[in-house]
Amino acid sequence: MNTLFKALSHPVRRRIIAMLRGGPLASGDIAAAFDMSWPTITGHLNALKEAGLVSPEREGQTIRYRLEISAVEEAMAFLMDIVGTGEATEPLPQPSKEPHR
Amino acid sequence: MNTLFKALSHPVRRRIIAMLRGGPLASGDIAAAFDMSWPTITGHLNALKEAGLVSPEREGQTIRYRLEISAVEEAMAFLMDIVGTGEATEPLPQPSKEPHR
DNA sequence: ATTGCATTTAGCCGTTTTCCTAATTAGGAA
DNA sequence: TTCCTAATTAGGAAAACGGCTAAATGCAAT
Repeated sequence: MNTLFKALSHPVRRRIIAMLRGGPLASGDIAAAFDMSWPTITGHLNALKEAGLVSPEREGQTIRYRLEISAVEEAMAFLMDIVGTGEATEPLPQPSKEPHR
Repeated sequence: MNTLFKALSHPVRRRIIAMLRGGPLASGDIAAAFDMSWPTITGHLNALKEAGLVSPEREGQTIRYRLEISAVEEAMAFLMDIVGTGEATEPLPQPSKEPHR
């Protein structure tokens, strides 16, 4: 949870996540979309991987990164829990976790 | 958006948010719930205020902080957009890319 | 005005983040 | 093997973060 929200707290990493919604992308393709050095992007990809938000897949000489929706859902569950009890003055109800497909 | 996710990225700040679900609390009551100095908690409250997640209300000599649900919803909207379970609030790249294998 | 309480601000310090360039690993082709 | 491309790792500088103590501020009552 800690690394998850930390990973989401950087604009470049959020933009990478948005890029990956359409499917896995190679590290180089991601780096090319930004005005920063490739090693810097590698660092951001490592942060996302650490958070479980992406997973790398080697494919010959390229490495493609895939978005892991379940990690996004995990962050969303935390926020939904807060919103769901936002007006209540009682102890929070149990987080009714949505079973993901 | 930037400060929002950054505010959510610290465990103490998330715990403060959780505390405020039951209603506004005084700065001192919040500080008393943690094993850290009061000024440190003030710093976290400032980060949350900067992110729009809480708003302070002076009441005599005490200052109570209220959770701002709308900011939580804003963060949730971003995540929902990614998982595809919600309507997009901004034009984001469509998942039209064919995965190559 | 002075005291007392609640809270924030100021200043300091060690750690972490975020970027860079240079060097290195890994795989495929000649 | 050697060469080229893809990507990461290593090392370092500047800035931001997170904690502390001490000092200042705001408000209410004496």
